[in-house]
Amino acid sequence: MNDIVADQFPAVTAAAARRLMAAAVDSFSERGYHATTTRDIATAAGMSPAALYVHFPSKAAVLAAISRNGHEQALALVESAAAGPGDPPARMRVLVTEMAAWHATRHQIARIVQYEINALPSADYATVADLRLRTERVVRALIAEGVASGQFDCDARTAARAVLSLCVDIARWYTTGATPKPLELGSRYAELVISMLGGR
Amino acid sequence: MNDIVADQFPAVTAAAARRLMAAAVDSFSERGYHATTTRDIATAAGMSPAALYVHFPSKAAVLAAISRNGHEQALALVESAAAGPGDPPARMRVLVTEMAAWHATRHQIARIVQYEINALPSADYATVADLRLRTERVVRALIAEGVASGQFDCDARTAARAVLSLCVDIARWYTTGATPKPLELGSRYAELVISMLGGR
DNA sequence: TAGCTTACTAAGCGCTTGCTTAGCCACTGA
DNA sequence: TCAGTGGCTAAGCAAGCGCTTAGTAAGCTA
Repeated sequence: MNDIVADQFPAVTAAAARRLMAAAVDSFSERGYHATTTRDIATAAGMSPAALYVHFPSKAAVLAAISRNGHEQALALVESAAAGPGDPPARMRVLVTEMAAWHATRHQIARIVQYEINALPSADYATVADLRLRTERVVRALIAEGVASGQFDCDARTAARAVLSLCVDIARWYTTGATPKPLELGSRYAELVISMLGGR
Repeated sequence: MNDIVADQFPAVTAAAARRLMAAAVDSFSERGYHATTTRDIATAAGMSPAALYVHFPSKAAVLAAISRNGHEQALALVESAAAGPGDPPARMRVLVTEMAAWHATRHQIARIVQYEINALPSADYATVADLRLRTERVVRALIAEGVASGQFDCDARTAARAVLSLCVDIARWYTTGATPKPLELGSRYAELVISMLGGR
């Protein structure tokens, strides 16, 4: 867990802050933000309740740090796949494989990213909403490109929603140790998506 | 809102109990179960905080009533579509159209059904987990039937997950008044699913 | 070695939570 | 006519909440 969090939050260098974030990820993803108390987080990180406030100004700031980082990673992943080499179907294969695998491997963080947006303070909400919009646009543009080249046959708007739904919803049901493993799941979903889009 | 709840909960005859459930659906779906207070629910139903306890033994019982009912409806819908007339692709079209449309029309209830399972008392959780399992099995069996008849070409387990993900995830992003309208969205998704499953 | 900073804890404040209690009032049936 | 019943409210309790305060102890700087 701490390993995942360590490479999820490279910017957070203080070991104590990282332990707090790891504990918050565990609890937010399992019980939800509102059902998690600041005492839960601090205790799980091996500290007294007040220690959280040395590193974060509020409980909501911990959520915002987790959510923002997760959204940035997902967007980066989608952008790099869409800008990669190959024709639209090849790039879509990479995009879905990686996006699906990310939501499986990081299902705890992904759950927070997808299901706790409404708990964000409004400034953080705005930041995150922008990242989400950009993510959707990248997917829609790649599908539109495939439609233009005659390799896909579908409505780009609806199909983009469907592709993202498939990937995102993995966070809801995937559990550590589930089969298939994230990458295998990703490539199976990629095949489903390619035929869904009417691709060759 | 009250109309939807009235035909969602036909068994709940008392008008006051129905108003309470309607208020709970609004608040649970918008803010989440844990962020909703019993005072929120009672006040929105135009009553004093204590009135809730005349009709329900606890806040969790209100959630359980909403969740159980929603799960039963979704299962009934899926079962009747799968047992309907026509070959597997025809029945799958009906299933996806109706399941998607239900998650759009009833997106508030669907959100509670899909995202508040962990807040249920364990007895209700068990009931609901069984309904969910049965729902997935029906979809998987229909896909397997289509694979056997040579009309689908995919792995039934993975594909069943994908089909349900598409429908379920609608609850996360759909809002009242969104386009396309529920039935139109449903039939577009049905087409996507048919080609996803490798169907003719 | 004095003075300052950083990371932490023990204690607890003010408030909100789910839920209970005691009682009121309109209605019902005998 | 009047006891009984069902649906409701005003008031409030105990527990738990996010967060603050005051202080300690260890480490750095000069």
